[in-house]
Amino acid sequence: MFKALDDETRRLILDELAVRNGQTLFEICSTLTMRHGIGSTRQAISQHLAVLEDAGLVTSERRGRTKLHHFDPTPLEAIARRWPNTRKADP
Amino acid sequence: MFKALDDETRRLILDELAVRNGQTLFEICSTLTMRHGIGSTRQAISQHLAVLEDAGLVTSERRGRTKLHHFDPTPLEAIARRWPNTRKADP
DNA sequence: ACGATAGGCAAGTATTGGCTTGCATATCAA
DNA sequence: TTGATATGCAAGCCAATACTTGCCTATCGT
Repeated sequence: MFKALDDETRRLILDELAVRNGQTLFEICSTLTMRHGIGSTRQAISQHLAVLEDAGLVTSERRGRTKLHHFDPTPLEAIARRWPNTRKADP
Repeated sequence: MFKALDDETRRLILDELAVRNGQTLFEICSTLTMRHGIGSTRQAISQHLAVLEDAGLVTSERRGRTKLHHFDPTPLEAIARRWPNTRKADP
């Protein structure tokens, strides 16, 4: 999962899905090109989505010939759970 | 910062510093070897610590010929801030 | 001063990962 | 069915990076 987050393009994909869930691959490509200057090809984005799906950060459902992608922030909770704030504890 | 988290050894270093702050480089090397099976050299761990420091996740202070390392979870808050839980929002 | 301890710097290697290219599959509309 | 749309698969290329090796600097104890 940490690997999935270690890429600005993938983080932007999560941003866009957080704004509008259920986007298709082509929609994501368009949005990334429009709102950010991402000029990646469809295949590149597809591979990014595969990484995000493997990490459990994105779920997908086929709808005919399209595939709708949804952002699932659940795995992010593991981060806060692993390193709870200990700032007040030590000098 | 996400790059810094994308490495199990570095994550283990944060774990150990969260347990006991202010460890030196050699202490961290020992702990990683003892508690986890990490057989990395001192230089490898040193480079990991440099990455963690660049990410702001670790601070350090020189104490004579030793260098004490402290875990700072503050940058992690950016994750929760960037993707607040939207699960309840959409189908 | 001298040896020992704690750490830093830098170059080389080898693996990983992001991206492209080319072709294949599946669904819809006419 | 046929063409167009939407996506999947796989091999190859290139840059980033984790790790090692070897040497150097600084601090402490005696």
